[in-house]
Amino acid sequence: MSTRYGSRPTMKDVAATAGVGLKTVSRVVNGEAGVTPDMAARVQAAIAELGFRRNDSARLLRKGRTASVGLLLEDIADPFSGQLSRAVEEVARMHGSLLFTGSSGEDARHEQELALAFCARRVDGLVVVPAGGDHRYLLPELAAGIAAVFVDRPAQLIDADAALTDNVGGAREGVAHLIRHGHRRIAFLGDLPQIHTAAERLRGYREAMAEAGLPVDEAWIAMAPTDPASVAASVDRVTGGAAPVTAVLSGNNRITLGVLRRLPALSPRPALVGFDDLELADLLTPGLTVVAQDPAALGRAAADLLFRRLAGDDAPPRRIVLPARLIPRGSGEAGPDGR
Amino acid sequence: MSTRYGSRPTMKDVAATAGVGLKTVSRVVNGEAGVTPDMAARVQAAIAELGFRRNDSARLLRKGRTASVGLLLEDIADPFSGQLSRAVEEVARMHGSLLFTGSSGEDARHEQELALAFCARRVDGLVVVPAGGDHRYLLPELAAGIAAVFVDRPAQLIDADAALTDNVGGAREGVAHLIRHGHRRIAFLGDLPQIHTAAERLRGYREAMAEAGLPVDEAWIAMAPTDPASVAASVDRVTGGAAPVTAVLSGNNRITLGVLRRLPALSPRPALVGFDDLELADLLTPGLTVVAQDPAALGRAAADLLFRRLAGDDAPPRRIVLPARLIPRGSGEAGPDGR
DNA sequence: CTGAAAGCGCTTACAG
DNA sequence: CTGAAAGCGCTTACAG
Repeated sequence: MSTRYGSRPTMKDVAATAGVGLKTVSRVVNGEAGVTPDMAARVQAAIAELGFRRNDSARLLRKGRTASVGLLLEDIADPFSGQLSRAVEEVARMHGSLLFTGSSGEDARHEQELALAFCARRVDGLVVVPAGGDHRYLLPELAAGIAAVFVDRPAQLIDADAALTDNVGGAREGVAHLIRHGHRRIAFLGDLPQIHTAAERLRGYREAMAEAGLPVDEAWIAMAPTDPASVAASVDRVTGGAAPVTAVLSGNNRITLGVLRRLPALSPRPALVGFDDLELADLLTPGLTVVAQDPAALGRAAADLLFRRLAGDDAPPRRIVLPARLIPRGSGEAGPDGR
Repeated sequence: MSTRYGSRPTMKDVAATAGVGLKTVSRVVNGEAGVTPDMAARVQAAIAELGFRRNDSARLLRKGRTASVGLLLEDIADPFSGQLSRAVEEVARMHGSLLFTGSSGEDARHEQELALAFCARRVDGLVVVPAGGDHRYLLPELAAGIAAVFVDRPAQLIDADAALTDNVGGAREGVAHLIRHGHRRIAFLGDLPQIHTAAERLRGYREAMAEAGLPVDEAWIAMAPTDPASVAASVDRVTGGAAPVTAVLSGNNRITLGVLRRLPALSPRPALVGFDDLELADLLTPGLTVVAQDPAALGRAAADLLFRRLAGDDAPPRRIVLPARLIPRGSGEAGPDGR
């Protein structure tokens, strides 16, 4: 039988069964022209009889490309990553590539291990949401021809393609929105400052305050881990003390969740604008006002650029910046008196 | 230089540079014993000079395994899939495997294309959230030694490993909960009936009603697509008409979203229990009562079983069933009078 | 139209 | 301890 457990028929087996040469089998399997109908039929019969399926790994080794792309995320379980992944996957599929995925867990060493493991498999390219602060480890791989596009955050210490959201502009718009609704004392709760997006959004916050001529009390700024307990502590700090804020810009979706869970304990309730949209944001009471990114558009832009590189585009590294969009839903339209 | 664009040094190059045999390079690269320190140093120097990185694709072709697993999801952008993926990824990492991922989009042909593409790459195993209704196409692959574990839904027409949630029990519990709170006319809004989980949850609904001696009006049951418009129409149908329901069990997270968006238009507002938990469920007003699955536990169970198979476990196909858990938060505790 | 030989980059099996 | 030869399953380049 052709079904010996753990072993598979090869083209050689098919050739022997059909009584033809190896190259003829290859021609039939790959649909190349120049095989007589009779020969082709004999090969097809042998393929069916043996249950042959071409080994694409062997094929691609010989061809010198792998028709695969490595996608390195912070955490595939995060909705942001999920939407981005799906978009990358669609583009990869259109180009006949499969996708390796992995989560760095915001750990630089882990990112490097995964990225180099993908490179060792000789992926054609990488799409990377970087966690680390030094990407020089990729230089030999890039020099050897592996394309890489960074997404959501730029690469550090190397010059590379990137698809980013306008984080500064988005944060500015969120803060300006709160100022327009009468707020003067506004907090920014961000992720750790070494995270590029967190630093950029803080910058947008400062710019918007400065533009409106408003002073910033450094006690209104908390750059901290995003676990619920840490966020709750930050919320308590900025809404307590001598100059309590009347409004909060939260720096990403996880921080927004922490703030939302802490809000019921507060009176008065500060106005809130969250960076990143959330699935149920419109169903909360009040609805959650957000500065929304478009993770799918980010993924598409990054993947499109990657495949353009793989097709031979060798222009200097490009930086694609997508806009963030303010979506008012209620929580960001309350005035400083709490209504 | 070693950085000619698009070409990489091989072990042969390293051997030539170091002035040693190919096998000695292989020994050093793989940390095998029996190389003199002097030889090892010369090889290391050549590796560093050339920027050599072993080609794992070539290595694995020779070794007869690929140290990779294919994960086939319905949609990686769905939070359920994301959590499941992360769990599978962690288990794969512990076993030194990389992960190919792909989304079938609930399309049987697409599922088959992706699964067979993974098999053509000779993945060691597959974890599959099946979309199709006939998995016999995988029989030759299974016979050839590719392991497969189905997750969330069982395989159809073949006998295979599976890790499932107790959908019947979960739905029964959700309906029994509503009955305990005084409801007699209860709707079930499910996904298309050919989807295994949808059919199972409907069965649980019927069992719970029968157990309580309550008649079921077939007009209370809607098995339909999960887009918002379709769900809104179903909601209107079961809450209107001659015998309007006072409570709803929604069959999955997407349907729950549709119901939640339609509820504000209804008076009185029916009680609601949703199958699948949602990120912000506790922050809604009222809180959303759910029958929660544990997608990470499903992924872990499936991946653990897969790697046990890859380690040689050839016991008959196993079916792992994980419990669903009722989490009361308010929406499912309102009585039939709407309070 | 057909196929034998060489090679993709490694590891295995085997001599020295 | 060291390495030349054969082979993993294909494709490429080249004769017939």
